[in-house]
Amino acid sequence: MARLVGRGAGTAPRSIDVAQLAGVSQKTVSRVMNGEQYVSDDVRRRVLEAAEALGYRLNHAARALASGRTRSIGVVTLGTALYGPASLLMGVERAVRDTGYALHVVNTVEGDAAGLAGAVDSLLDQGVDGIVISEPIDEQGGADLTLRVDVPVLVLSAPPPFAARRVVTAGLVSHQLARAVTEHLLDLGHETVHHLAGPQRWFAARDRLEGWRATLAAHGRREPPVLAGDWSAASGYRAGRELVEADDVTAVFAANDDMAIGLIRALLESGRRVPEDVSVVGLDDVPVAAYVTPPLTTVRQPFDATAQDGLKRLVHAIENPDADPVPAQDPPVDLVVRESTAPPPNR
Amino acid sequence: MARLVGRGAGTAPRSIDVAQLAGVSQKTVSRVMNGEQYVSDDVRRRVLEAAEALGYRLNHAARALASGRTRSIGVVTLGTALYGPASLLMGVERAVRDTGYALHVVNTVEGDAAGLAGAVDSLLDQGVDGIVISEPIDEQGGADLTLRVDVPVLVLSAPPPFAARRVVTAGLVSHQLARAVTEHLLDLGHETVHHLAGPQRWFAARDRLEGWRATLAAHGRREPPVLAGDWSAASGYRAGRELVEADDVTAVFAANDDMAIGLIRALLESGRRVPEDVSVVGLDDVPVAAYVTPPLTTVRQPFDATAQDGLKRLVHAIENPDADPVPAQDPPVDLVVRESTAPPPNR
DNA sequence: CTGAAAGCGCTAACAC
DNA sequence: GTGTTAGCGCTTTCAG
Repeated sequence: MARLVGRGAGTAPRSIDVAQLAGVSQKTVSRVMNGEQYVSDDVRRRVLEAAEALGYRLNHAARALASGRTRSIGVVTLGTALYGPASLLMGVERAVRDTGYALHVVNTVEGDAAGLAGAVDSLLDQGVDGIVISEPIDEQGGADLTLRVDVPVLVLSAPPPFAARRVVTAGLVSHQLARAVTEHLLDLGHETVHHLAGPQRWFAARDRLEGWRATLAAHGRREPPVLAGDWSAASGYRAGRELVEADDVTAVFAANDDMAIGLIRALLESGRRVPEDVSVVGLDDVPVAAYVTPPLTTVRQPFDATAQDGLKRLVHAIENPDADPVPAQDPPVDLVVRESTAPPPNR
Repeated sequence: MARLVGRGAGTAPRSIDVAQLAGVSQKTVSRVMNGEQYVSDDVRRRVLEAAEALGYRLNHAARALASGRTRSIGVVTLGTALYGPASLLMGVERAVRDTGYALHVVNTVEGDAAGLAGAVDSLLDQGVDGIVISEPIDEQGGADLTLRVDVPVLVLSAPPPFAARRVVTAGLVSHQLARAVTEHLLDLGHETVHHLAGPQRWFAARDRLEGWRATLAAHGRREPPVLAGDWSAASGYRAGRELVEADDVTAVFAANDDMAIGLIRALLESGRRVPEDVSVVGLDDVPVAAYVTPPLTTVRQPFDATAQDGLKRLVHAIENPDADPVPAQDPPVDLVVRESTAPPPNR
């Protein structure tokens, strides 16, 4: 009639087994496991010992079912090993670990229109308590995501792609990074600065373009034609081949380091010296940037700071549904001057 | 007394709501949702329509609780944006998506001894159905993981760090990559090949070292002293400074591209020409490898193929507990010859 | 092919 | 401080 004490060997121990061994009620075990107060030290100790002895581990599915919360956060991220997105994802993972939440990751594919919607949907399906969107591209068709996203959302390095009830953002700083680069080159004495832009479907690429443009305008400089790249060193190389046709180029701001590296390669191949003839700046500060020839001047992206700040605020929103959103804290810009920039050549 | 038909607006619809609307039993809804057979087409259609109308989504927590399976796979990965680990993680994510499982990611920190054990434990805690270990380092203290890992495990690019019941591996090919590189250099006519090794706590680093060593031995060549690096371009640069002291170096195999790039930088700075005086080969084929100066000869790592093959076999092990393990399929070695290698200089 | 009943292991609300 | 009683929304028997 009554359940026998020992269960099958293949079965995991449950809180009620712990309770039995510790001589308390099952609810008390639950209290101890959740670190609630109002449990005497003695009871707490006994429960912990019993749990240890049995090798008990809490069943998250049961908890989620009973409580309606999964204590997990979902991330939507672009499936690419590009330095920026990959670094940001690492930052998110590091930051999530500190929060005590588990992490669900869903990748999107570049060029897949319904990607973001589908990814968010699958996370909602999994019952995550919050969502991080690290999706640097805006495809069509995100608009109908308005519905049903009733968990807090953190959008990284992009404006919110849809209307949800509780959205926070972090990492909208590309504009400033671009300004720092452009001003560095103008300060060196260059009359103007060319720009090798990233693919314009990426927010970061548009932001950098606008930051560059605004800075030139603010200094009353003419704006040369924009070069178009796709983040790859190969596209930087192609842009460099174009650029050597023009005789008036003395400074180029490439929207990321890889393109800068490809660009420099093309310049060197065609006999231009860097930085004596042309200064080149990248953006990211990838690990090899200091060791290419010439060592690359660039701006560091604050991935970890962005992820940490964003996650702190996301968790706050999850755990305090009615509290005011915490304002973002933009990290300082970190320009790294190396040997790919110099004053313009004398005419 | 009886539960009212409409529930609160904030409450998600349940399968029983769908059943009611479709005029069938709740169990039938469950059958349809799981794609089971023995459901008439008419009933199936009606259920699907009702689900659609209600915006029904299956509750994974409830399913997991009732079935004992979560349909999720956990990944333990080293928290780094290094090209290798990051690319492999992307490959895993892509591959998992095709399987219909959700992905839990847990990062470990380099230097954290209990890292792997803790990470596996937290995944087991979450009730994952299978585990992927993409942990390129072996720290101490992994040995006591033997216990309780009763789900299938896929170990990537490393030998299994512990004894579990059902373990499969994939991506143990560093040895071959190293051989291909070393033979390429010997074929060019170099008398021997120096090696700039990665940190020896990494399996991949040890494998490459051994592959290089075995190849030299097989060709009866003397083995020069090993240079030690840490994967970074900075360490490659330092190794390069050392290397220029020795006069007999004509060929170097760096265990990854970043170190090769740093090494080349040091050689160029001290007046050596690459490849005329010294040939350098990397390993990875990072995206910029073709655009550094000189363009880098390297070996591509088959991350996607490894991840896909591994995951297919992991899922097989999950879903067929008693089946024989499927053998691994090693992808072909892909040597990319560019301009950083040439025959040795005449003496 | 379909349905009824009985839990899965936990938390929530309330008693004591 | 602690225990009792109900479910959470599914899947799993087992009947038809």
